[in-house]
Amino acid sequence: MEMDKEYERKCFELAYLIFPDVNETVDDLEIRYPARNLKEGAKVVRIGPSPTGMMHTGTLFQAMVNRKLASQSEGVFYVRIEDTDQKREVEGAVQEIIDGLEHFDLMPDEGVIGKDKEKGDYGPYTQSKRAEIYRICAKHLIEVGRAYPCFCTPEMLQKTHDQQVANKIIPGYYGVYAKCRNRSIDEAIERVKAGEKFILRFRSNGSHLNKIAFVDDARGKIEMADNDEDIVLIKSDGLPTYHFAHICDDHFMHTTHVVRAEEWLPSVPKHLQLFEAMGFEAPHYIHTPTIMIKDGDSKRKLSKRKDKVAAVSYFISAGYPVEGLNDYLMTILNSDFEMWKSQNKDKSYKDFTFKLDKMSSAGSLLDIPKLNDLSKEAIARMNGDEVLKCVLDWSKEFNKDFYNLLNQDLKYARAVFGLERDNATKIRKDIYKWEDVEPTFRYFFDENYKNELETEGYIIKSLTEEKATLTPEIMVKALEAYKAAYNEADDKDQWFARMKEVAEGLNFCTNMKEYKANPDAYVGSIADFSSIVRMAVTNRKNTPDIYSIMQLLGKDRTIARMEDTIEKLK
RNA sequence: GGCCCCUUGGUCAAGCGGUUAAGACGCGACCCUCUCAAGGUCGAAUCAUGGGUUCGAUUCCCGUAGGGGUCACCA
Repeated sequence: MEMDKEYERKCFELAYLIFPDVNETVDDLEIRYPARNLKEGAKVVRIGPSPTGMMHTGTLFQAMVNRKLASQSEGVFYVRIEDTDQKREVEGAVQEIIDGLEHFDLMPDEGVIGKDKEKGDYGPYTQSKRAEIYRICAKHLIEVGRAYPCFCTPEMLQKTHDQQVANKIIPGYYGVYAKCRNRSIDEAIERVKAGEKFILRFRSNGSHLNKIAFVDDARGKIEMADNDEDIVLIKSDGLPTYHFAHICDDHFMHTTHVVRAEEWLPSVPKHLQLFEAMGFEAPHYIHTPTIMIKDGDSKRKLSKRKDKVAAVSYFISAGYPVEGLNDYLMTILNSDFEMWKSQNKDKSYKDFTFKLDKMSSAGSLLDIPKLNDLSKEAIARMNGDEVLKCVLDWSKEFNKDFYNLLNQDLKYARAVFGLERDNATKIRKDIYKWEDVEPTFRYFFDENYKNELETEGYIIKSLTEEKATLTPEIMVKALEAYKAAYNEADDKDQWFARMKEVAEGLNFCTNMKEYKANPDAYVGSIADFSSIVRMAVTNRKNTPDIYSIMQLLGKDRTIARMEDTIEKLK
């Protein structure tokens, strides 16, 4: 008993020796960060990205889960920047993350909301600015005998590790291999006093032989061997490791549900021990599946280096519509979302109730064709105004020339994007990302169109190869005859009747069934005739309805394009 | 290698002891049609494997295999 008292006193001495300038206590922190005043069942969640490079697609995925959980429960979603590895920090990374969240409409309620910008009462929300908090907690752990200074050098650690591996012993700093754990507290005090360098380690009380069980809210009960490693709490740079920061931050920020990637699953026993040692209640855990990519015939985790789709910036610069990408994230998060969506076509993913127990726990492949399809549908739901706005927003950043071109005549641009969209019975679904807009609508913009003709040539010349009867002479005749007959005032039916009339005069068959039955009797079909006109006016094989295009282009330009093509065919 | 997670068509997946094993993307065919996109109809394609339990296993249990993750003073 007397010894215990003495040991306790020495722990306090050691704690004071290591943190002489730490005056506050854990209790002080409890007062500074009181429980949140939220309604029953409200979830407090967070993402903790590290500013070590470009924003990862997985972060967006996590953000979606967080955003949904918080919004659905009237809780709080916040962003905490986990920058305790200062060596790997990359300039501008924080801003990119916030911009990415903002772009995809997944902004947090609290936390870091920009470079050096924070919001909320539980900050600071950047770990490097929370050093004092970790020191207070670390000091507490030394006082209660659950942390100790470790004087081992990286070289010594490496040597021990190698020996363990060579002898087929489970590697790690634990039990008898935890040299500094087994030093007397007197020795520790002496060496600290002597100014030796050290780091702080946790004194684990677990045994590898014991199984512990915990519940993952998405996966259910999970059993694992308990942790027996004396993990590092505070590194030599004075900052905490992820593990320790997680305990301190999520406690004082009152996180109720920790949503993180499944790669953290194996460290849950460590975290549970740490929470217990600190006397804190552990949060709920939800480990999300990893987004994978197909590589040959196996699949693997998205790689920052190899996969352009690993970066959120890819989806932004390609111009995937926000709603399309979010719908995609939602479908891989909750499999019943698609079914719900098909029954609630005009509702947003925001109206969908996300359920943790419906979340699949197997890593799913990033399926670009599926993303494309959902994006196509998302764009199809927009009207011309919305499309114009999105195209302007995108091109302003990624295609400045096109942006300027559009701005020369916004009314015209608006009409172009309204084509087969506004008041249409069948909405055109041929674009799924904004970067495709300029190439597919290029023929509406003279400057770009001329440039295309010069660099890529006249596609109509290839028509003869496809159908020998469609000689340049025939095409010239067709265009000349049609040019003469063209009347801009025609409505659509009149327009097509006139097309047929001209075509018939040149021995094109205007009845497709009849033509198919007897193709040799004609020069071509009305489809061929239409192709000639289409190619002359747009330099495209496939376009929306040519009548509408001609109307938008106007008579002068339509005729001029036909004349230009005639010249080139001669 | 230890430990953990995962396993239904090419992909995402429904299923939760008895089903003709949904649906979506993609693919193919046909229809519609001035082309394309869209739309419509149809089609090909799945329970990793071996043992149990059971009257009956895709479903429950055990093993095996495969895939993934993790074993840092990185997160």
